[in-house]
Amino acid sequence: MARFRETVRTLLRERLLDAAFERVARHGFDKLRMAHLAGDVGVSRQTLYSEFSSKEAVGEALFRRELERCLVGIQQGLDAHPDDLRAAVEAAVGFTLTLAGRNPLIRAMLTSTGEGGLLPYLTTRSAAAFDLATTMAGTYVAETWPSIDPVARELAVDTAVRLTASHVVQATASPEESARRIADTAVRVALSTGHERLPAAAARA
Amino acid sequence: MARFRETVRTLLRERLLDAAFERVARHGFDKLRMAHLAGDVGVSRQTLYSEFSSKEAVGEALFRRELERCLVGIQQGLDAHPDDLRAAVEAAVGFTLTLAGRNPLIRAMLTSTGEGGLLPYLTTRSAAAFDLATTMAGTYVAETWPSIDPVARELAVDTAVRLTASHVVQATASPEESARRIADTAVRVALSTGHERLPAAAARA
DNA sequence: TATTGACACAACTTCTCATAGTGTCCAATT
DNA sequence: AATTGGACACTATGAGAAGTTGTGTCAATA
Repeated sequence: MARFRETVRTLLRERLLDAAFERVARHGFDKLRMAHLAGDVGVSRQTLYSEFSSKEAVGEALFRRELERCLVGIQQGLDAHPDDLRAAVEAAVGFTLTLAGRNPLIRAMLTSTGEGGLLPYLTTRSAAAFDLATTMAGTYVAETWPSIDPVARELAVDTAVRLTASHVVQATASPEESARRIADTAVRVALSTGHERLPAAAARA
Repeated sequence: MARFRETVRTLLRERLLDAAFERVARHGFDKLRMAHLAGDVGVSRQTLYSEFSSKEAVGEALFRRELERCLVGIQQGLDAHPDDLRAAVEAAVGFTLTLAGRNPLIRAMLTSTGEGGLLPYLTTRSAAAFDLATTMAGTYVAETWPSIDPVARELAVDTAVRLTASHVVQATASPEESARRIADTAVRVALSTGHERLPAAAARA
């Protein structure tokens, strides 16, 4: 029965983070009140403080959880098409873009703009998140499609991640269409040798 | 002699914009004072107002001029290597990244963050600038390397522009190294057919 | 025709004060 | 043993008033 307490604790954590997510998504991190958060879950303010040592700790945990969810979603998108690189990338990117369209936290992660003081320490973290996503995707692709040239693969992953972030900031089409284009681009990079023959240039005017 | 007045006018404009650039680059647009600006050039505040109808007009002209300069630099970068697509892209991107590293206006254009209220109406404009750069580069490449497949070309230009902006925001290497990578990526996309053979996937774990 | 000085008005500081929120401790409770 | 509610010091945060500074326009001037 030693596990029981632990289970209750993590359950409480989740419930608290759920409530925090709602409030932060709706009104922003700076409008979040510890008293309200405790009230949402039906627990005293001090119980909340025994779980999260400070408001900043709540923000940190929230950020971390959301990032993990995002990565899981990407992972699933890739997993859904183990035999089709293009479809896999398209699914992963599409998931991310759709998520970013609604989820203000993910949006903030990718854009790294403090956006109304959502999370002050976010700018630093977003670079790490960026890195993590790139590394994860890179590892996955390396394992699933080992025949792809390492240089091209690394370049393709970096390209896909950066283009995705770019489309979050400046969307020129729907998430689906953007995902299609990004997947197309990534595949072209991944399957290139880097030694393609350059066509002759046109005569100068 | 009808041209004389006009010449003086445009000269005054340039001098005013030079002074404005200095001040904006140093202290930001919101710290810019019309009185100081007039004083820098040694002209009365009203003469300044007869040239630029408002402070916003100064910002607009400043933005426009800087954008034109940037596009000219890119153009020259491309022109410098009429027979080598990779080198051309590398030069143009390298120029942009280096410029963005120092020039706060260009930086603001690409990142589209209001950054300390530099230019309030910039967010809207940056999308236009983005478009303009893409269109310009696209037209140039289409004329200089007509043998490149239109679909691949369009995708490559879009990729190069977006990646450049991405590297302005999140640089992972020096401008030169970033330019090299972006050029490599763009060339791979440009010279791909989109029908490359997919390698077999690895067996699932 | 450009400059100067004066002007109304708007925007931005700088206070002040009042309120509300954070983080901590402890006695009471279950 | 953990949770609670109350009480606490301290700090943000916001509203509001007063004073300052800057914008944009006008008429008088040289």
